[in-house]
Amino acid sequence: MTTTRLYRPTHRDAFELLESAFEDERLLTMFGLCEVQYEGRASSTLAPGQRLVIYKPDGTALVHTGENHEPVNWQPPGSTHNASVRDGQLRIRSTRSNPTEQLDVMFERVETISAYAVTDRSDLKLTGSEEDLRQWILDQPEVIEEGFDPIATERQTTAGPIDIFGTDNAGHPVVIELKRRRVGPSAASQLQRYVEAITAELSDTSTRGILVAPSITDRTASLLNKWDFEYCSVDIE
Amino acid sequence: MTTTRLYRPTHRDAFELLESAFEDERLLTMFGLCEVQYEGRASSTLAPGQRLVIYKPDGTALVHTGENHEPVNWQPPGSTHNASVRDGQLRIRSTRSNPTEQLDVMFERVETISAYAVTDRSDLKLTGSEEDLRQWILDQPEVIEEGFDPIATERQTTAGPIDIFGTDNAGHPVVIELKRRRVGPSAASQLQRYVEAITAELSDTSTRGILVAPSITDRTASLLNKWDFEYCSVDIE
DNA sequence: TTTTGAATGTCGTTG
DNA sequence: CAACGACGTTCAAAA
Repeated sequence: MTTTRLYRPTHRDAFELLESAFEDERLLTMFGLCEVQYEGRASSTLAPGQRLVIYKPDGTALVHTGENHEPVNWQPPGSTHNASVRDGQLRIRSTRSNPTEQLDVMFERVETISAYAVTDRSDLKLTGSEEDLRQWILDQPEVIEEGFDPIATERQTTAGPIDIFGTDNAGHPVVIELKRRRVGPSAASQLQRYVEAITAELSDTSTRGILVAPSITDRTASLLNKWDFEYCSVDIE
Repeated sequence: MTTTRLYRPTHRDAFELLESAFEDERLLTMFGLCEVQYEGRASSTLAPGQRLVIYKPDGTALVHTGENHEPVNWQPPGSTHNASVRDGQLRIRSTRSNPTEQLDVMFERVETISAYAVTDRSDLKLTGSEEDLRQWILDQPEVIEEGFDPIATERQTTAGPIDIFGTDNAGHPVVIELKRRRVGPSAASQLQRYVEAITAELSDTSTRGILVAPSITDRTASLLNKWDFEYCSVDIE
């Protein structure tokens, strides 16, 4: 019995299915009229409405409305779910610790509830990440500039790891901060922290900082200019 | 007819329901054996497996496995969905522009498909955000320090808006950067950009920078120290 | 439409 | 476990 579905079940019947599905680590979906309360890093209440609620075998809880990518409420993986029937309501409480958080979904009416056995160990193959951009540059460092010589990736400094560290034609140290998309001021600041750290470490004030991204905002360009950093437009097409 | 559900439908029957549900702007959930391809800002492929797929009236598409908060694949709101049957597969293609992106979900077998009419206009009441923390400080500015006088929130500078701008006992300008949780180096850099901008604008080198957060990392403390900024521990309990 | 920064961010990697 | 930064980040507000 891989799939179990109930249509407009009594709270008692829904409760039974919830209990067994939590036990068997099945994926649960519910749709119905519910209100939601959350207490943890923040607090929230959501008045009664029709929503899709999902409970995953790993402890994740998701409350989705008819809009947006993000769930309106949720509980992260590692939470434990517990169902109960009281005051004519079906309550599912998801709790976790560190930080202590609690999500309560109170169903007034359950339209449907379904439990599925999930067997899926295939993982996503994704290309186009910053990691791919880095490899692409390492394969052809001349896209940065003629004579650029990559020495290390993830080069550690007191400020954190430098995406690509190398030297230029003149042998001066070069710090490269990579971004896969158009960037704002924070990327320039990040580069600034790394350049400052490596300048101090090497006692070499000739250290150059280069921000590599498909494009940058005006304010970011101003920051780079102020700090005498450079921008190199690179887009992995 | 608010809810429609099919169990192990033929691709043709699933297709019919998809078409009508997209038309009526109903919320769709599907569970079954599918593979997924995405092309857009990045590219990805996901080998066949059992997944929960959701299509929302606003154009959102979500592909969930049995693990994690985040969908393994998705399409943002504003996308348009289109179903077709070909080569013994049921394909649902979600497309959008700016940026151009495409998500294909190919079902080999559909275990269940359900369509729901969602009517939910109640919105989330959330407390504990940075906005709340700011109001809490404005109500009792002495938690920053005796004599602190808030002048403006979201005070504009060439570097962006300052969370709280004010003056201290001595009449010196004070720039406050607020964070609702433990912060890392980026928050210190953010404060640095604002202080630099306001110092230049006012030609007042006595400008103070204060990072307000429940706690900070060691590296962040070092950065604050280097720039002669201060840290004020504030936790809205 | 673009920019900017918050987020109950989540997630992976590393020390 | 904390820390740090990427993310197809998403999202909302403001310019």
